[in-house]
Amino acid sequence: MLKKERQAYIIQQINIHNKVLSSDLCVQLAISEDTVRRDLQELAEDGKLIKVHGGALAKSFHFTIESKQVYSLPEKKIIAHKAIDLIKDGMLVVISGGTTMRELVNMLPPDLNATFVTTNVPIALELLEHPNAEVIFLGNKLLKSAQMAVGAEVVQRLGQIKADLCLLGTNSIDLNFGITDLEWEIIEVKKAMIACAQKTVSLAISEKLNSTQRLQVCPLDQVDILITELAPSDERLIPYSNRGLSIL
Amino acid sequence: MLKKERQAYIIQQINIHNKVLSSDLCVQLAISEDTVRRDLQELAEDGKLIKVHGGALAKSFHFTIESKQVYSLPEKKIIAHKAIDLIKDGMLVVISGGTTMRELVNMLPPDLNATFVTTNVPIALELLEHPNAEVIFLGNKLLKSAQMAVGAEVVQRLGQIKADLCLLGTNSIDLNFGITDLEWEIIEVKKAMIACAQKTVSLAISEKLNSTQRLQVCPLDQVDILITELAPSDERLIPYSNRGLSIL
DNA sequence: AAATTATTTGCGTGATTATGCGGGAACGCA
DNA sequence: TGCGTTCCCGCATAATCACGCAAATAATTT
Repeated sequence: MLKKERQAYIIQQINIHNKVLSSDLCVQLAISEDTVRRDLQELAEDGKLIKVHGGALAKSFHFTIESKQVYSLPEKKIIAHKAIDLIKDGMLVVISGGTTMRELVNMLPPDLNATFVTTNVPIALELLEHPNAEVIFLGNKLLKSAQMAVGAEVVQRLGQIKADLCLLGTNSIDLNFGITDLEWEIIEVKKAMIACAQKTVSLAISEKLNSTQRLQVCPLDQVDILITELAPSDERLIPYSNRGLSIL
Repeated sequence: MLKKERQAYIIQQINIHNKVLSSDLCVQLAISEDTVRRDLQELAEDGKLIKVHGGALAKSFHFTIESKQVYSLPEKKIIAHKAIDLIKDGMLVVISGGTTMRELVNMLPPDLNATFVTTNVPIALELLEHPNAEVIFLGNKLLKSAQMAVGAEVVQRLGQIKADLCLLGTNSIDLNFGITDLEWEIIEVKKAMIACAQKTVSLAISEKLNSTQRLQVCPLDQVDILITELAPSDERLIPYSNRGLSIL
């Protein structure tokens, strides 16, 4: 059998099944694993498929979110960078949603070995791109507006978790009212996320400081760490520092 | 034997077998390999065939399958269109993953008022775009390769559901082995999905008919409806029809 | 018809390619 | 952590290819 024939067969199998195992191919084609691997490598270089450990995947199979224009992206990158330092190998991290979080997940070091719990669909999808992260999605009814799972089921299951860290994308934070948000169902979930984690980190661009919304997620004293794009010494952060929050 | 005769013979062989080996030709024609190679080269320059290491392939050999964004998209659109007719207002539909499913979700009529249960992240995200669909994501540990939730938790919760319809993206379907797939964890979930639904629908492009993989999801008699891009009367579907499946 | 020229063919040699194998590194899973 | 699998690297082997050359054949000219 000619090389091109083999490769055509591989492409066909990929298109039908979305994935192939090297071990299967070398049996089906009656050739050594090395040759299979060389074929897969070649096809991967041509962009016909994606090579992975043990076989290959169809290129179109994975669905990734196109990174649209994100508001205040540079600031969010800074915040994400600071937050990543808090995540250590072996940690169990509860993580909410939002574009800042997406940026954070995107920037996670590939060798990080942590477990992430989320109820947010886009975040889960982004986490799936990470080579080592274990991803646990607490699912239930999905709330369209926030693209996340909400409801008693989620709250209850969060209650069964003991997390090291809760990373909270924050819409509004204020000295008096703490963290606030807009929808009751989201509040419920965020409360539960905070409750189950040892440390709560609020990620917010400085614009959101000293703003409030209708419903309270938690008072300020339940937040351990506040991360903004500002320098920790920035005067706008001093009141928060005085209230006992660590500023990064 | 004249040069033209030889080359005519080579073309003929190409047309019959879609390929020729240099080594075969030089025996059949009783000439040296160099001459064969020169002939092939000449024919290749004339665009009559494609020369490769060790022989030549027919021009029609379309290993130039440009990696389209989604493989066989037109076929999948046809399948999706047929499947949509099965979904009625008020139904509870369990839905698996795959590009065909994504296409289906994308094409759902906006006024449809149904509830969808899935464990697949991209499908969930796509469903969230729908204005009226209620989306329930059964979450747990996420499997990176399939971008879906798997595990006992998911299986158990599927067991608590009574669905009207199970739409199953199918990688391999065969008369003897039924529906098969590659990964144990996926099998588990798909089994549970089938078990909880009144009717099971298998969606598969015709290429996937009569192909098998390592692990069985379910025997053929557990499938109620088979949807391909082919006309229901197509002869390739007759064996399945004879086994009691409804063909759409 | 003979001579000349052009084309084709086969062969030798060395380069290139394809493939399989062994051993050690890296990976993934429990 | 350890174990089995997969991967990667270099090497050996064999098949295939490319090039030049000379003999053979065909075509053209004289």
